[in-house]
Amino acid sequence: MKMRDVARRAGVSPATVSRVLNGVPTVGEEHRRRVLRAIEELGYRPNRLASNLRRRKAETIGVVVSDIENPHFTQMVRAVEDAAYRRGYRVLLCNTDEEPEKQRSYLEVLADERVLGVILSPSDPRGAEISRLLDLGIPVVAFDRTVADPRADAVTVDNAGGVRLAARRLIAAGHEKIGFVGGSRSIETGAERLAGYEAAMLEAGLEPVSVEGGFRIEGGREAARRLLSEELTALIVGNNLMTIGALKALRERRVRVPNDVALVAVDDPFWAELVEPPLTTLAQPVRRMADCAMEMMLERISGERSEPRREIFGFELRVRGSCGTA
Amino acid sequence: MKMRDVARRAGVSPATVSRVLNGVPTVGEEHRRRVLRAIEELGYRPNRLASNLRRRKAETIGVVVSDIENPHFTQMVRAVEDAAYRRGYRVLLCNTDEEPEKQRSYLEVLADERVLGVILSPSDPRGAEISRLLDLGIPVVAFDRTVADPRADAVTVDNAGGVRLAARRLIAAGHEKIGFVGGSRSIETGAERLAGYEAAMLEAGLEPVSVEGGFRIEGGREAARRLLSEELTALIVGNNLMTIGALKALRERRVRVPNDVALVAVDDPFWAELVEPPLTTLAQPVRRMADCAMEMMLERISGERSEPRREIFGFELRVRGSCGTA
DNA sequence: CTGAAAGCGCTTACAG
DNA sequence: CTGAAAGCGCTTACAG
Repeated sequence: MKMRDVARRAGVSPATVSRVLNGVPTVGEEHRRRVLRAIEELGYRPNRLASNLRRRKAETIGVVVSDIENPHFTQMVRAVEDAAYRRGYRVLLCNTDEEPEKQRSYLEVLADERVLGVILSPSDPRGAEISRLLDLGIPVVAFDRTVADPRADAVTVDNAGGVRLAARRLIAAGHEKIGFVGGSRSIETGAERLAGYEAAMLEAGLEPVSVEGGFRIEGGREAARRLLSEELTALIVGNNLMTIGALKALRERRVRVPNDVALVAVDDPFWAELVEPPLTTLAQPVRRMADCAMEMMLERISGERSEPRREIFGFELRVRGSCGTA
Repeated sequence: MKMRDVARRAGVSPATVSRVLNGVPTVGEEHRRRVLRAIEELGYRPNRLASNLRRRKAETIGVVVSDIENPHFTQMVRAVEDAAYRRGYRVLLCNTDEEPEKQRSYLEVLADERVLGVILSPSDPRGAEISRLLDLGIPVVAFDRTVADPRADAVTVDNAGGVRLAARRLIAAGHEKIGFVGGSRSIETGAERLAGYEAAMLEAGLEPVSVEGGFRIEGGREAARRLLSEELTALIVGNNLMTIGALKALRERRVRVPNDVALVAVDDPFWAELVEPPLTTLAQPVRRMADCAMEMMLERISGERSEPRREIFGFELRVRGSCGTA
């Protein structure tokens, strides 16, 4: 069943049916009623594939993250889905596993699908496909990490400032040997968090000691192991996955937290309160950030803004047991 | 740029370009080469919206879960995305929050979008839209919970058997007062897990004591609180979210695990090993289940199977510290 | 306010 | 093996 069937039943043209369906205001009241009744009676649903082709776009939003199983991104995706649902948009989920090739491939897919916009936590911030999307008029909102193309919007956190804050707190509590389990230096958030740590150490006249953990569980474990041979009294871990690894390393060495080593973790996953002792964390306002990203995208879609917008959110230090100064 | 531009450049008809793109084998070698070169030179990408309309379907798979933030579903979605990506399909993410109305709405969207198939963890197993999808020839694979329409495939776990196993283990260890924090009785998995618990208790001549926690964190907390006034020596919790709640309840009452109360949890989220003591869990083989669901769907899409298929997986009891018999 | 007509960019049955 | 033509089911500029 298609529009012409509805039109026939309502005694109008398909064009009028289309207008009613799309809320075009110029339709006469009587016609509108007849059309709505015919739709009702026939149980008609418009064919989205046809309207997509005709309009040259799909009512869909692409979300590209490196790892949906990282609670940080799960939360973000959740918030985006929520906002999209409310507006009647669909969400296309794209997982890149931090592989530039997958990012490339997915961004091409999103361009091919003529999505309304893309929220992208880039694995490869200079991928040419980002510019291709923007060329096509598809708005891109960078999330967590910025992208090279200046036309993209961006929602980030003050990584350096946050970690600096955490380090200062430990320093103020008297710690001098503070280690840092960093992400990949080649990833923006990794570099910035490291920089924040180093800045705090240097300004206090202390020597920074950091090891790269690649933002993953196993990497965090190995990095923590290596740092533990340095006789540290405190440890800052650069994201929630590496924190899982670090906790494992601390346990296998029978290191007590916070007595032997005080701990502060970046990210505030739901399990931070479940472990013993509960973790002191640097929490990102993920929900607010995701809502902001969606808002930016909607501003672009509606055409009410054409200049790039960048928002930088602050971390919140949530002091719990693991840092020993609760 | 469209197909006719490629055709012109290659000196063939658009039909031939289409055939090359779709791997129709009857194209002459020379023509195929010319077409591929033209595509390359022009950087042509076919318009998916057009081919979707023409073929009356989108190369997309719908995944409908009640809560993407529940690690159980996150894992499932991840596995589905992975399999879909390998085959060049997209994934449309649908979150129902356990609301029948959202399920209804999303299933209509998926029908409108003419997806290739749907993997559905139903909030409302008898929703009429499930049958509508099947009427349209869109395969539906029920995940975790079955649906009313017998034409759907299903991948489930032996909920009753798993929980029974867990209960027996506690009974064998000498426990007599064992409580159960159940999900919603109205949800299939909730009812089955409860039944498994009750069966084990009754066959041992013990009295079952259960409270419903609605599968959510807060519900689990309150259910556990109520059960703790019953002088139990052991507790089984019906899913990972309620386990978070139960752990909180145990802590606020200063109950020691496993000395005061032994604990077994259904689901094996990644944080089960991080808490103190590590949790004894009933692990579902989520990844294998998701792969199986995808396989079922692909069998339907390719048309190699038309009879419904149901697979029931077994739980695995992972004994760690929390049950006191490690 | 409304309809007839063109067209979005592919795919495919048909004829050769 | 290949092309011309029809058609997927909408939307919208145009004319009235």
